[in-house]
Amino acid sequence: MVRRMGLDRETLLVAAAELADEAGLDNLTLSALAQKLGVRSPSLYNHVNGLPDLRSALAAYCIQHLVDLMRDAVIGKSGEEAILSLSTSYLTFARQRPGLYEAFYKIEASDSPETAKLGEQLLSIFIRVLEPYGLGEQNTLHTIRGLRSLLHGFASLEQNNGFQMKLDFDESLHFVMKAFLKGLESGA
Amino acid sequence: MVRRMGLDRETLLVAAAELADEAGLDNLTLSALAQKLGVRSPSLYNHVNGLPDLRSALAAYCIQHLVDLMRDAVIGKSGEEAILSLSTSYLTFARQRPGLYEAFYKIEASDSPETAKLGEQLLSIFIRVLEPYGLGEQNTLHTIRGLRSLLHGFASLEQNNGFQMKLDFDESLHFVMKAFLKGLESGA
DNA sequence: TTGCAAAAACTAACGTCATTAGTTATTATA
DNA sequence: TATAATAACTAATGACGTTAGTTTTTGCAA
Repeated sequence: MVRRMGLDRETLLVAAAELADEAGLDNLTLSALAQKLGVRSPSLYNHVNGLPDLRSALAAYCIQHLVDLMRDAVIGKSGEEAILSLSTSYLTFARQRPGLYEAFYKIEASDSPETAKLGEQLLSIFIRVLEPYGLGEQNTLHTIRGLRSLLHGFASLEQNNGFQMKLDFDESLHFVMKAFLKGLESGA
Repeated sequence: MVRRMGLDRETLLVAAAELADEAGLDNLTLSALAQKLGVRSPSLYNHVNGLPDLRSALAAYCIQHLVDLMRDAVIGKSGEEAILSLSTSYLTFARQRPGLYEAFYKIEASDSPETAKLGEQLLSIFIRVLEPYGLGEQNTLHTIRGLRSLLHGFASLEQNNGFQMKLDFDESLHFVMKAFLKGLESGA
């Protein structure tokens, strides 16, 4: 007697994200996922094309969350205030969903066009939030790389115990962001 | 007739680092390493305590390189010049030894005291190079977190194809570093 | 309502990997 | 030269991803 478990791609992804958050992306295995869902692991192949596909899907799932979150973070704000809000949102997300976030930044070059589209949406949020600084096209792009590096570096080091000193993370982030933004204002 | 392969921990690490650089840290397997060394994989256990130990040793090996490299980068320089030199060295290293660098930032909290000692050496380089800025203790530490985040974020995004636009990496790094340092100068 | 095709679960099997236990051959030392 | 330590080995186990082939359920059309 074999029961039908009504699985679909979405519930699979949600469960996978939970597992990744709990145990780290490296420990997200198809076995563990199948067990969590009350199913044998080959059954997962009905919804997902193996582990690489699952991780790629998780990355897209994560970007989707991030885009929504950051659009939300800058509503009704502009300039420095918007960027600071966006930054804390980013880091809060990375802390709350560490496994999901891990999937996000390990995107392969070969990833889906869907992911690319979401990436552009993310990019455009940065571009628009930087408009008040009047940096020009090139420097805006340099700046965006800087912001992304800063945010991702912070998240990554925080997750991997890279910061060993006892010093509040949020204070550090705030200090660093303020310095960077001040540097931008005082002209390149 | 079984030949004795004069292996030791050092040659093991060197070969492992090469493999990691070629194929990524995730694809550094004991099988592959054994094959590269002309040995069966259980033999590796005479020199290394399993895969976790190997990766941890690689991390230490990497920090060692980084400390040497960065000491070298700041010789005869100070202030902004020193920091910029240090930054480009850091990124050049991350590009040239991607697998090794990967091992470095995935250090576990449970890693060896040797690693911790090297980490402190790295920290002290940053502290001394920031002295001219007169930031005070707290802000110096915040700043170091910022620098490390920036550098690591840059390296990580570069490695993981996070930067998709066609724009020179080094120019971006230079622009961003200058902005951050200018922000520091103009007082927190 | 019945019959059939698609979908979603399953079992069985294979290859790869890390790891452990136990064995043999080589080296170094007493 | 004998013996102890060392470094290689073989054999075996268990976890995992993946494929192939099978069964069962479901939805839809006749």
